[in-house]
Amino acid sequence: MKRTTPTIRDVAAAAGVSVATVSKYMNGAQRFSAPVEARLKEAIEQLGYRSNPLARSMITGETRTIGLAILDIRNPYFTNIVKGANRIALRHDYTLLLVDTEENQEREQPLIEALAQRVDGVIISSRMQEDAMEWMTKLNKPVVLLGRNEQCPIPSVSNDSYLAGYMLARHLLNQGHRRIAYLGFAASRWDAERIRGAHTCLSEAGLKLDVHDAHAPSTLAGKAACSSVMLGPDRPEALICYNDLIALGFMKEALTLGFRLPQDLSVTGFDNVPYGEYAVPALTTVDLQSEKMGETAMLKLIDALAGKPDAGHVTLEPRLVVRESTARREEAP
Amino acid sequence: MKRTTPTIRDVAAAAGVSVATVSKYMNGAQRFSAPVEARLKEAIEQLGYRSNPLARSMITGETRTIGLAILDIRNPYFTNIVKGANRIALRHDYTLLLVDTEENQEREQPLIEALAQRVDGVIISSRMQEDAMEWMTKLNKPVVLLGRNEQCPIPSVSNDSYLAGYMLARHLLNQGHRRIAYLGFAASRWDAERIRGAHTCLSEAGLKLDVHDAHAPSTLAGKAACSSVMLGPDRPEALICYNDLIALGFMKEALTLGFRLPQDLSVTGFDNVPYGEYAVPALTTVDLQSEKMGETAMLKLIDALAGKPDAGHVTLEPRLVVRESTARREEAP
DNA sequence: CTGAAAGCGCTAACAG
DNA sequence: CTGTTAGCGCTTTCAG
Repeated sequence: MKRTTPTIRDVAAAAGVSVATVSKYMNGAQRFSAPVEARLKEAIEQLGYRSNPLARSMITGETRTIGLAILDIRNPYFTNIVKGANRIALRHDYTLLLVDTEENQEREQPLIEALAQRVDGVIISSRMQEDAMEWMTKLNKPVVLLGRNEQCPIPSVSNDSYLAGYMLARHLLNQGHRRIAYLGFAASRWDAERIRGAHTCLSEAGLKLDVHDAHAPSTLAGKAACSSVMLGPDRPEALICYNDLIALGFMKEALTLGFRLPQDLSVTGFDNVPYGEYAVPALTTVDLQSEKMGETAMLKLIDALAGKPDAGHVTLEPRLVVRESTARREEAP
Repeated sequence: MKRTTPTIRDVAAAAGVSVATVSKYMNGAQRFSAPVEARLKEAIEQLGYRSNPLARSMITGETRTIGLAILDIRNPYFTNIVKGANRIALRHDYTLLLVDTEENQEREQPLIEALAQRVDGVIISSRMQEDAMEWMTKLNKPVVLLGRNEQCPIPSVSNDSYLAGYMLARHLLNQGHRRIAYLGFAASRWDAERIRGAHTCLSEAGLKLDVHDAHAPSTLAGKAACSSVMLGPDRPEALICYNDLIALGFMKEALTLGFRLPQDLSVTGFDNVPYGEYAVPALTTVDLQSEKMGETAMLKLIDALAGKPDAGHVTLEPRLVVRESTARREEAP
């Protein structure tokens, strides 16, 4: 009994043909005479032969694997990206090599460089500064960046954070709110744009935006930031949070502190995570289409691998999702 | 200018040594004379040489990649498993090849078989029947199964679903509830055990368990199942849902239907997903330690790859997490 | 249509 | 310490 898995040579011997023939058969590269085909099929079946993808990759130079580097799989924003990317990948017979860098700045670059060596292309989500991403162009593999980079000419797909911020501010304004605050996450590459969008909108109405910072893009950070925002001076009537997780944590804590939502405070987030809908009050947010971002990024990469000309940057449209966490400002008693 | 990436031979030539020397240097396999080491370092730096992991893998037979097959990355239970597995993998210099089978029974086996060929070992989560999993033993790669299989001798890690179900029923009983129902997901391999646990507990108290079924392990399915459970005959005083997602969807809908929670109904789930805490009322659940399952599975696999003897099956302890969605039964008016 | 031969980039004995 | 020599399992010209 053979201990080792059968190789192409075993099949060739068993079928009485050359290895080249077996190779061509496995790849459906051409047609065969009936007897040869029959023997081939028989031998392969008999031996339980499966071609070794590694050996194949070494020659063809393609692994049919796409590297996907994200910051935290537990953040629904990234979860959706993975979902979308996986779906498209599967459909095109690619597999995902996933790396969750756990928001660890140091490990990010070496991890991705190693990743790039084992795949046909990479999709990267990063918190690096724009000017610190030049190394990505030296990966010698097609790269698609999640989030636009104005400085490097790396193909990318992003959502319009500026517009999203603007929309949220506009919505709050429409509801009659005047004292609007922003609870951000400064380490994010999108934080500034979201602020700019909201700020611009408020400026047009002659109002200012009061900016606070959470220290992580998480429910815990939102919870932690609540008291200083709500119990300090200038308590806002409405709050735009950097993302839904922060908003959810913040709301929970605000309720605990005795505030009524949305009567005492309207709250919004970004991302439209699946659970915002199940919070009470259900969270108003802006859908950044993260799943579609994953799909789009994967599609772009696959196109690039197929030699199609680069489509440059793709920007997805944000979509406001109004639920119960924002409400018309109550009249003064 | 070279178009092609430098190979070990280029380095050997540039440093005036043999390829074997370069290979040993790259793998830190031994010490070198100062001049050789200097030339090596210089040449590698100069050429920007990086060893090709594919070629290496083909010879050593190890890819330092672990395949992870899950059913739906969007389900927090699986998200946590990926998180845990990724953490341990990174720590041991392994990378995850992820496949989200999207609850697609047909694709599952072929997908995993293809996956197994490209990795050193696989961690599998499946909805297959126990007796339909024999093919996994023929993968010729170490396998760790998520969820125990009594029939096949596949190493596995799981949580004690029976005990978890029992705990929940006990908790509800303690709160004075008598009419307790279960809203399950029959396609799951754990559904029956959870029912058995709850059923056993209730039987001891001379009570019966009213079993309903949701059609997916999702919030939507929970929402959909709500009216038939709540507006039909024998409305329960307490409900144990197959998982937190179903519970969350159910609660939201119950609220919409005008029920008060937890006064009119106590609700529980399984998994302790991150958002149960932020729902109102916050969800009582049982923590199945999914992240630890991912870690443990990965650790087992790495041990197996290191040739350590198989530790067999590992069962993690469930932990009851009581929050506001369950409350003492109100006295009859 | 089929086969022989030449490697892909690297490692693994075994010599020196 | 360093080099020589075989390949790993497969694809790919290029003849027949």
